[in-house]
Amino acid sequence: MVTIKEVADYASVAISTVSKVLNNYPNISEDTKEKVRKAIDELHYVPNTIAAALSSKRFARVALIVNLNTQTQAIDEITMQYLSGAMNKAMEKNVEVVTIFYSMLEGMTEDEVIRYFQSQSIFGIVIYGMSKDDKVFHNILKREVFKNVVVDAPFISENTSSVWVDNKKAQYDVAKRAVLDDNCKRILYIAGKRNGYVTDYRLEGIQELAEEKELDLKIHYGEFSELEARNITLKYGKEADLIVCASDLMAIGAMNACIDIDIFRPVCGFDGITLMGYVGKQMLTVRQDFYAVSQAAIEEICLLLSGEKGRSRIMEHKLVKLYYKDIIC
Amino acid sequence: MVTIKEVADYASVAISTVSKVLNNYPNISEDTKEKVRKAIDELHYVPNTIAAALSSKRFARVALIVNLNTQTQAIDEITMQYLSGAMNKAMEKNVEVVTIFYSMLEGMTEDEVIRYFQSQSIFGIVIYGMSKDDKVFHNILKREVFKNVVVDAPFISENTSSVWVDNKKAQYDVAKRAVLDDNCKRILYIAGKRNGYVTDYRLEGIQELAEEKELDLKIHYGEFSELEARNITLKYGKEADLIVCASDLMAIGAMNACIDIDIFRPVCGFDGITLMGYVGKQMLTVRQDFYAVSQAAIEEICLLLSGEKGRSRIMEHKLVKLYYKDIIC
DNA sequence: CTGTTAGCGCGTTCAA
DNA sequence: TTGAACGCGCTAACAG
Repeated sequence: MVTIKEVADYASVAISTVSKVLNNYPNISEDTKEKVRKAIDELHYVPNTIAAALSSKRFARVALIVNLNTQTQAIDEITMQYLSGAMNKAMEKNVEVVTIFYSMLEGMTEDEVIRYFQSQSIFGIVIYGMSKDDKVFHNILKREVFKNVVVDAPFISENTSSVWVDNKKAQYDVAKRAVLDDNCKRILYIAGKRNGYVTDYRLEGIQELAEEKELDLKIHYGEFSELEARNITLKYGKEADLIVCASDLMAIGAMNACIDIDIFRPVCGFDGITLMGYVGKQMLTVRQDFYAVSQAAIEEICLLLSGEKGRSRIMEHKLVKLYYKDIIC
Repeated sequence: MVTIKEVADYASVAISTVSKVLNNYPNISEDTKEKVRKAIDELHYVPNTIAAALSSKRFARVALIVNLNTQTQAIDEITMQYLSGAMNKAMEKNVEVVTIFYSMLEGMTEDEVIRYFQSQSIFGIVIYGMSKDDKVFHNILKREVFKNVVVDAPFISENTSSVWVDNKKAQYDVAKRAVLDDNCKRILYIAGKRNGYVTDYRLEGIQELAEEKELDLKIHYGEFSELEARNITLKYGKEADLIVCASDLMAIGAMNACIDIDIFRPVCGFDGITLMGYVGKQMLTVRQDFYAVSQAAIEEICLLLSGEKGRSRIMEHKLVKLYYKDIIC
């Protein structure tokens, strides 16, 4: 491994001079710049980021804390969008990110997690899909040891900002369109997990709509499970004109239940995952741009890390109708 | 940030002493060990891995080079399994991994990629799903600058070892069972991408079977595309008794084509992705344990990095029948 | 504009 | 068994 010293010797300048051209300092003559560049080139010199980081003391890595769901890969698609959006932006911003699955932290106490992160020089964390009963990360946020960005969860403070899709409005919008399209009155709403923040927001959305349109609204928690949604639909589907689900996966479950008991009900989903295109039926849903959300999250964390104040933001959503033909063409 | 020096002062010992208890050196009295541990604890000292790495010069990171397919999330599931398997094992082995998408390297020359990796202190790389015409990584392998592990590609050398599923045998096995189950004679085989290594192996598998059982085998390249497979099936499906596809996604395309032209043909796939469970039909396929494959890949790279010789290995596969009910129950 | 010097936080000899 | 001292590769004052 060729070091900065060898480059300096080769170009017969001082080490610091090499460092300066490396880091684009002003006040270097074109002549010496050229000499140094030539030396770097000929020696195939590659700066050692480790040493640079240690020396400059401004070395911050950002942990991306994501979920891996082995049950269904519907979630994988979302996670991958999150990851690639974040990494893309991180490269642009020149910060280093490390991917961490919740499962890797399982069983660790709050202190252990903090130490683990610190030992890795992690100063910023982006938390995707935090649940209400995640004590560990709640406390980590509270202790303000890191700069934090939470995606789709309501935390804002000096060191924490939030990036989220307006789930309430999105749920309101998609359900409204479904209600109007088919002139429905009796709605079966299959909510998500009780411990999820987005669940509450989406619930608020549907409730606002119900009030506004004077709908007959029945609510059941489907826990984001396809099977659960299926069972709920089997039980209560008949008495509804429309089934609104808080996730696409549950919408699939609801649809299939309708088929099984031989009733037809419009169903609408939430997320806009590609899987929907494979079910072979048509469904109204909300598409979120997870990639863009994640990019925004990285921008936020960069702001925070650079000492500026975060400015939490709300991302766009849009309504889409998915069906088979949309996907394979 | 509390440093080793503060710990040393607090415990009134020398810095080197602290370092020694940290790294479990012998020849330290229990007394001082205890003193130091107490200091570490009370000061909440966290060793700085950056500095440790720089100092000890034995710092190796491993790059996981994966694909992100925005077209279909079928691939996402596989990639996530790869990633989590690798990270899990990496944590156990105490090596640091960084995730890199091919798309992040797009447009970079071979030298640029090498420099980029080197600047990141990446000394080992694990390549998932390399294609035959990926000049950049072919040359990187050839130049032996890193320690390498390739998954499902045929490269073995001093610094490179390979971890793979026996694709030939797997394709042979699954097709054989399908052929026997329905006593088929005329096979339509929809192969993968021409530039993929696994494509060739799978092709060999089906060809061996055809020879052995004296089957009438027609081969077409579906490029791992659902639409392509669909079109091939529309054209040639009628003259076959059985359709064997080199991926589950293509199998879905083939199935749907059969329905469209109102013929019934058994179809068999490859990979065993969860998506299959959502198609609502039954299909024979091959399940690979991507998680285990990736764990093995990390073990290999650790061997290589520690200077030992790699021992490339072949992973198990198994035949499965997927359908809707398997998934939601 | 360039070079000298002093660290960054830690591992590792080598004396004591 | 312990500690002083040096160096890892680099950045950043400061002096010249």
